[in-house]
Amino acid sequence: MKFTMAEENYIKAVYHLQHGQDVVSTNALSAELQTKPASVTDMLKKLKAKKIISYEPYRGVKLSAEGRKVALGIIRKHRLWEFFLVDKLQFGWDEVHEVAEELEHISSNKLIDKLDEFLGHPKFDPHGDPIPDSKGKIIAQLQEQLSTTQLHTPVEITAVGSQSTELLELLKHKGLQMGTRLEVKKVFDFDGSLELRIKNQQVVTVSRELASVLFVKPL
Amino acid sequence: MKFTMAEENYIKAVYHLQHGQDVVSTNALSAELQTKPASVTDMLKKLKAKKIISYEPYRGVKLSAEGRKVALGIIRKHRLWEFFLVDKLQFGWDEVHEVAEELEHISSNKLIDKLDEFLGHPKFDPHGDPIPDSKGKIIAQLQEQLSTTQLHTPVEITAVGSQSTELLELLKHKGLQMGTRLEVKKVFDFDGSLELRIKNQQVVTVSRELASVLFVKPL
DNA sequence: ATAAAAATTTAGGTTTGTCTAAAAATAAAT
DNA sequence: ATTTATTTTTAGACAAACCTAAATTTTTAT
Repeated sequence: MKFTMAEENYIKAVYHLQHGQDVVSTNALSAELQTKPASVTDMLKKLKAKKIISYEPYRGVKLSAEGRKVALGIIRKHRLWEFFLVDKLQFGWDEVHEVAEELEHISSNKLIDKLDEFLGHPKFDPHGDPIPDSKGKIIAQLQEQLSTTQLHTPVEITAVGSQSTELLELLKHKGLQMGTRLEVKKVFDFDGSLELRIKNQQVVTVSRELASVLFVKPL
Repeated sequence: MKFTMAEENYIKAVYHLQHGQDVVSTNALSAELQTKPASVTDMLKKLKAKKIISYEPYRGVKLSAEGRKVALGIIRKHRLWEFFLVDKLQFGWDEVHEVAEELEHISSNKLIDKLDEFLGHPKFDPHGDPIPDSKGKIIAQLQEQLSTTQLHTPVEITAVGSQSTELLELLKHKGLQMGTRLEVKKVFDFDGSLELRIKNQQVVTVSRELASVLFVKPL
């Protein structure tokens, strides 16, 4: 089935707001999408007719299984494009969101699969959010970004946010890899860079960008 | 000034149809855009109000200086994206047009300038059409139509006159593409068809219609 | 030069996605 | 348990971009 840009934005918003919550309210959607509640009601009727959501008047809304699939497809596109913008076009990770909001509506599936391959099948976007695969499978975020871990707490690297050669080169140079044990010694507020102590030995400094694509679990 | 997708498509269509012609007719736009003439008239009024075109009822339409600048901006985006798709994502040159039709409407100028740089400031798209620079400057096409080249003179295909899937399918079938070297062996007066020898090997026959949309440069 | 044909515009509708204002349903508070 | 407040829906409008049918203008052909 095909969807308009407006429909896609509603579907995505329901997905995001549903996180944790059981159902999503009209007002929440209205706030998220910057439209009036009355407009939301109209669209919910349309999406219900398309079986993308389950919705009863006054009772809130949920995505159907189909709706979840659609949402994950849009999120996949959004995050792959964000990765592209940061990794290939040298955008700052704080300036990619708006552009990706537009790019996520480009319809070609072939495009997105080829982009995915070109980028090296990245698993996480520049903000550390997991990128759904082409079947809509998404890694549950029980991992913690290195950039948000407590100081002086031993952790182990469990995932890296992409397979790009540039990232791998940098990791190799810093002596970091899957399973490396380390702890954060200090965070510099100026640029978000971190000082790490690896296995109680070497001390290395990593940038905010690098820290955000390193996922760790406590030991 | 900002433009809707529909407006951008009209502006681009006027630009393309104006090639050679002095003014563009409502019917020509209607055919190009697959809309009814009445719809074209509506949009022309809107674009006139925005000073993008000059237009008098029944007298046809021209782009204003401003309109030309907008058109070249859209064409720049279109062709850069086509280049990206072929050069980076390994699309076939015959399958990029539709996707680029969508991508050309992404609004960020920063995006397009960074993309341009990432691609190495390409001067021609995969079909051989010149890519306008960020100031709207475009290399003039001093190419010759295949149908008017001298017999037995080696030439190279540098551009094709349209991106229709029908044309691209035919070219693929005949073994012709960008950069193919060939020479015209014979012209048949009866139907204007040409016999070509490709790279001193295969001999293929092409119709007058096909020969008129293939552009070549002497070797 | 006038009639026929073709091109273009006008007039009046439709759909999509939005809005405002008013009504109805639900939730909260006394 | 009512009243009050909040949330949500309904009703009626509007702009964008399209449509059909009819009217008008321009072009072509007799």
